[in-house]
Amino acid sequence: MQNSLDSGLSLALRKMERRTPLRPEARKAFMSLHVHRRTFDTQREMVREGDSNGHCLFLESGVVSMSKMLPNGGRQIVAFHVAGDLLGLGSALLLIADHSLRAHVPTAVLSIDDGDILRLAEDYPDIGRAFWFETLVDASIFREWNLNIGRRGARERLAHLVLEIGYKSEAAGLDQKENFACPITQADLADALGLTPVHVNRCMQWLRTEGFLETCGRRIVIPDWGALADFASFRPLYMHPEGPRVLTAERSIRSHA
Amino acid sequence: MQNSLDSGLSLALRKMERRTPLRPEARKAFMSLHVHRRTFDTQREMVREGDSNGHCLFLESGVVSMSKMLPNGGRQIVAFHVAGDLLGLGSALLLIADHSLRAHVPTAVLSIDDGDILRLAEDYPDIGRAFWFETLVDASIFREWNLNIGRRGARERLAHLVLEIGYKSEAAGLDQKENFACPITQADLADALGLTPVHVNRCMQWLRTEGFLETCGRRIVIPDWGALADFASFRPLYMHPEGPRVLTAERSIRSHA
DNA sequence: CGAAGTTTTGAGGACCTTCAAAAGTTGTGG
DNA sequence: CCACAACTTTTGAAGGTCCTCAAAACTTCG
Repeated sequence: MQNSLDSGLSLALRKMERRTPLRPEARKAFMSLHVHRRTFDTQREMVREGDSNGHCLFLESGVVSMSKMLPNGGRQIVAFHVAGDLLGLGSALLLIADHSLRAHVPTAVLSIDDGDILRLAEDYPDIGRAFWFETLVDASIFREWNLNIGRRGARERLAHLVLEIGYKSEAAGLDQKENFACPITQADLADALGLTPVHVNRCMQWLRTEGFLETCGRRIVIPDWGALADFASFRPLYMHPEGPRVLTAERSIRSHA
Repeated sequence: MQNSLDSGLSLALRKMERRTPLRPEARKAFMSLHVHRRTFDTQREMVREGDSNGHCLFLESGVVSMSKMLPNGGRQIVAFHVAGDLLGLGSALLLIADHSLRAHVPTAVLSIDDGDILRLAEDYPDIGRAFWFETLVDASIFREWNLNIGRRGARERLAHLVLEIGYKSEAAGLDQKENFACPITQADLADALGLTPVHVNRCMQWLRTEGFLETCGRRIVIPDWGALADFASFRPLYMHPEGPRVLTAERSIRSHA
C-alpha cells in the first residue's frame, strides 16, 4: 500500500518543485509524510462549511470545487481544483473550515494530518516557503475571480473561467489547453460565476455561434486561444506561473540588532 | 528618526501578536527590521498593477484599497486595509504585482525590503507561520467577497461591506464597530461591490430609510448591529478572529523515515 | 430500457445600468 | 472669511442584462 501512496505524493512533489526546487532533505521529509488515501463519488461533499479542520488534502485525481453557502440557499463556488493541487492548506492553521469541498467526478485524495504539515513547514523552511507561495497564488486567483464576477459581462465571465480551467489542465499535465476535459455542469459553472444556469446556457451558445469554442460531450475545444483570451481579457499572470522569488545566496547577513 | 519608526513597527507587532504570540528572539528580530516611512496623499497610487515587487508595506495610518483593472477601464476593488494591516505580504514571494494599491485618505506606511521579510520568515518559524496565517486570512476574505459579489443582492452586498469595515475598524482599535469613520466614496464602494455609483446611492438610501444605518459626514452609525448582520448574513468567522492553530508542545516526533 | 440528471427553449419581469443634470459638500486661495 | 472650483451625493427616466418559472429535448447511467 505504501508504494501506491508514494506515487501519489511524488505527483504533489513534482508539481511543487516545478515552481520551488527543494533541498534533498526537504524532499525526503515530504515523501515520508504519513498519508491516507480516500476516494469520493461524484457530487459527494468531502468537507462541509463549519467543520473543524484536521487534514490537508492532496488531490491525486479528479475535480473538486470549493464553495460557500448563504442562509437562503444560494451557493457560490469560489475555486476549482484539478489533480496535483493541494487543497485546504488553510486547514493547517485555520481551525474551522469556512467553505465546503465537493467532488465533481470520482476523485481520490491523499489526506495528511494538519500537525504534520505544520511541522514540515517549520522544520524545512523551503517547504514552508513553498506552502506560503501556494497560498499566495490561491489568494491571487481569488482576487481575479472578484474582478471576473464583479466587473465582466456574463459572456466574458464564462469565457474567462473556461480559459482558466483549460490553462490549469495543461499546467497540471492532464490535457492541452485548447482541448480539455471539463466535467462541470452548467449549473455548477453558474454557481461559480454568480449567474443562473439558464443564462450560462445562453452565454455558452453565444460563444459557440461566435466560433469561440466547441463542446463535444464533456470536452471543450478552443479553436483560437488568442481570440478568446483577448475577448475575455485573460492574462494568466494572476496564476503566477513564473514561480516564487528565489532567495539570493548571501544568507549570512542576518540581523540589524 | 529610528524611534518614531519603532513605534510604527510595534503597532504591527502588537496586531500580529494578538493572534500569534512570538518568542522573544523573534519579537526582537521583528523590531530590528530596517524600515523606511513613506506618506501618500488622498487618491494617490502607491503600487501599480504590473510593477515589479520589492517592498512589503505596513500600514501605519490611513485607508488603502487594493484593486485590479480591466482593459476597458473597469475597476474592481478587491480589498480595503486599515491601520495595522500588512499590505502586499505577497510581494515577498510574487515577483510582479497583480494589483494596484491606492490611498483613500492621507496615509503613512512603513516600507520593508522583501528580502528582509523572507529572511525573517525563514530564520524564525513562528514569524513565518504568522505571515502564512495572515495570507490565509486574506484568502478567506477574498472568498467571502466572491460570495458577496456573486450571490447577494445589492442591498445585502453593501450592508455586508459596511459591516466588514466597521468590524475591522474595531478590531484595529480605531473605532467602535457601531460607529466608525468610513472615508470611502460611494463611487469606490461601487467599485468594490461590482455595482454602479448610482445604485450604491439608492441602496444606501434604502438602508437608511429602513433604519439599518445612519450616516453623518464620513461616519457610519449602525443602531442595531445584530439586525443588520442578520439582514446581510454577516458572520465574522471568515476573518478568523479566533487566530491560528497553536502547535502542540510535543515537537519531538519529527519524521517517519 | 427506464430513470435521473443535464441542456435547451420560451415568455415575462425584476434588478441594476446608463445617461444626464441638479443639489449638496469639501477644500482652497484670495 | 467668503467665493469659487472640484468633488460627491442625489434625482429622474429609459433601457438592457440577467433572472424566474416552467416545460421540453437530450444525454448519461444503472
